[in-house]
Amino acid sequence: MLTDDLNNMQKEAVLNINGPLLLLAGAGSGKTRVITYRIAYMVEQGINPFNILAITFTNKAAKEMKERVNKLLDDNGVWISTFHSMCVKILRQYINYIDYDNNFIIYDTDDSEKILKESIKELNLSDKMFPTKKVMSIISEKKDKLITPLEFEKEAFGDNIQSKMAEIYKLYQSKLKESNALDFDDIIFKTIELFKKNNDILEKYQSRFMYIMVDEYQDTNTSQYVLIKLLSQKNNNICVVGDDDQSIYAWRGANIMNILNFEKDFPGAKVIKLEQNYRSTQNILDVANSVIKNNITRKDKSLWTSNPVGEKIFYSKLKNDIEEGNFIVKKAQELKQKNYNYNDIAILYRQNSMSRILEEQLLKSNIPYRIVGGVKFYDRKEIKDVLAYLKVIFNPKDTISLKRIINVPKRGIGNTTVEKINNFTINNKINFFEALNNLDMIPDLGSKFNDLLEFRNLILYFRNFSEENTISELINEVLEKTNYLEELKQEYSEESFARIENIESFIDKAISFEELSEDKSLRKFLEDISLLSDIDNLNDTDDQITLMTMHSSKGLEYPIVFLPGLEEGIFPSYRSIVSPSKKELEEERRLCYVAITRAKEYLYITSTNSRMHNGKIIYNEKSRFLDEIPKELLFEIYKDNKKKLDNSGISQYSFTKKFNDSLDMNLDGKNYKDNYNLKPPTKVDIDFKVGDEVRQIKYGIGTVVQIDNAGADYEVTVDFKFNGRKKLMANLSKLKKHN
DNA sequence: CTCCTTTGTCTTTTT
DNA sequence: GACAAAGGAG
Repeated sequence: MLTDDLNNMQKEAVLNINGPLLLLAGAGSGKTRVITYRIAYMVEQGINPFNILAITFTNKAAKEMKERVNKLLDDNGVWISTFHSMCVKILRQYINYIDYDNNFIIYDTDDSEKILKESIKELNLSDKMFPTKKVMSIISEKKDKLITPLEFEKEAFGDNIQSKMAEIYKLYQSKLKESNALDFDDIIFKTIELFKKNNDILEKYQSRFMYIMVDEYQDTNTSQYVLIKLLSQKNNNICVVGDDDQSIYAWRGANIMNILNFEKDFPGAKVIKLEQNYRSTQNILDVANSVIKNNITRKDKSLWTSNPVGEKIFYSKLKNDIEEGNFIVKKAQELKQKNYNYNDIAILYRQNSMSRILEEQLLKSNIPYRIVGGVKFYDRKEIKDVLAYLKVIFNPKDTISLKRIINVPKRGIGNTTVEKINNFTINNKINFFEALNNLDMIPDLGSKFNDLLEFRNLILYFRNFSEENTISELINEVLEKTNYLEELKQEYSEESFARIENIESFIDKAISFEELSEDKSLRKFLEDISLLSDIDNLNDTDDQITLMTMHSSKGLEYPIVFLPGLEEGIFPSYRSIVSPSKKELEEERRLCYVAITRAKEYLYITSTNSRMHNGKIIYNEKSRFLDEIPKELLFEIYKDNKKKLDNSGISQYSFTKKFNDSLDMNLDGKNYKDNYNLKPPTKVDIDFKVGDEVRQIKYGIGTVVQIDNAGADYEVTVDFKFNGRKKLMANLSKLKKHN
């Protein structure tokens, strides 16, 4: 029997397939299992898999769910995808019904911000009064609420600033359309518009999707809610799965009311709570519960487990962020000795910038690690450049990408020339590429005429080339004909080598796309990339420690979890503390709950006395979340295992804080010892001498001229091949011997 | 037009 | 501290 390995509540959730159902699934309560079993049960009941839709939030989650469903049902046609890829699929087929071109491209945040900036400039508005990011979030908010530029205009009537805002929105939207592009919000917005204006298309999908399931419902925004409501109207078999305690994307428009009001929105809804946790030890769960119960806005529930009590939660207060990194490294090594793999370990931090120091410590100790997020692969300059070429080749209307590459690599077409063409396009209401096709009509181009003509012909050549060749061949051709790769090679710096490597792995990705994808078109390739997130690429085959933000960790689990930086101002963040509304702090607390519940067996929490933050040293008190954890669940670890700081409020720590930090400058380490048993900074090792060749990340390769003592470090004078003579600190600037 | 210096910004980011 | 954008000199 299919339901044999389910508990009673899970069973009920699986068997209730008709009518609206709200499944409140706590962390680690086996919700993915319930969803997949539920799908299998439907099919068992004779429902055609073709009539089932399951929506997830990440491609990774979709992929995993597909795999698990495939294990239960072979050869099924269940539609499992993210909101965005589902909508893109629909729009590719029907967007011409609302007067768009079916070959649209998708603009990422970066592209969108650029055309927004242009719009603000074009309307002669000051970017002080209308900062791009701020305006962007307002437009995004409007789109989420399904408000068109015209509606916004009406709504804003009489209010000067709002009217201007509406004007910007209008221009931004028309620029998107001219570029034949959709931004992320449009993907949902336009699908709804399509459905509302074309009832027959809506009905087609309503009839197809007789059974709908939505995962991570607490993170849906208003437009996604409307979409779901539209699609489920006819058959009313809608099941949403979520956990209000894990709602951590309100700042991005996620509407927690979607889940809190589900029973009102879908009358007759049944509610099932999954409260048994199969993931974590009792202690970890107790800690999570003790924190989250301080939130006021939440549905009442309490997770329990029949798992063993487990170890206490380890807590350690360290002197600074470097010591914190050291501590984690040491514990990780200990755990590795105890037959754990590095794979079992995750370090979850509040903000990406915290990864740097951790990385340095791991690197120093030769512990393998991988970082999720941070500077994303597809956000790297060189990748964006190559991608911009591909985008223009596919869609010459893509003016943003066109402007990006028109002078990359440098071909003497600077801002002045671009502005001239720009004015021409505005005056003649044509797009940028059309202007390039009519160069002889543009005044004052002078000697740039030929450069522009050459550039246009290059793009046309690539367009032809792309019709006969594969994507990887096209990329190679672009790199070759533009001299892009050659220039990087000439630069001969560590940085340029890294860029070349990235480009090579981009080509690898293109090749594997050619091998794996059914649809091998450039269009599909570009689409896949724009809908991809970092977490989707997370592979866990190598034995490495995983580093990521707490946000990215949602939905994942690790036997061992480290949570560094549990400090006021870091976590909870400074902004959430000073915010007059309690909402932000509650979201931070939910984030804390998410982070804690990632751990299965061991949880290590650390805070520090001081850390480097935005370029200066800051001093933080330990996080209020730590105070919310009952003392008996915590096991405090001290550096020397002898001196115990007393646990009552004022620690010896804050007392000696000022004194010790003033010693930071003192290279004589003895003074630390009493309280922290820290080692004095040891003299750094250098493996080169005068006359050797060395490498430096920014300046490249050079010859050592002179080495001077400078405290724990050395001041090294280097003659760089391409950058002349520089004086550098060996350790600080990461000088390395070049072989 | 390009290169170099100064100035400003810096939560989180499933798509 | 790291990076991008803006401003200024050649």
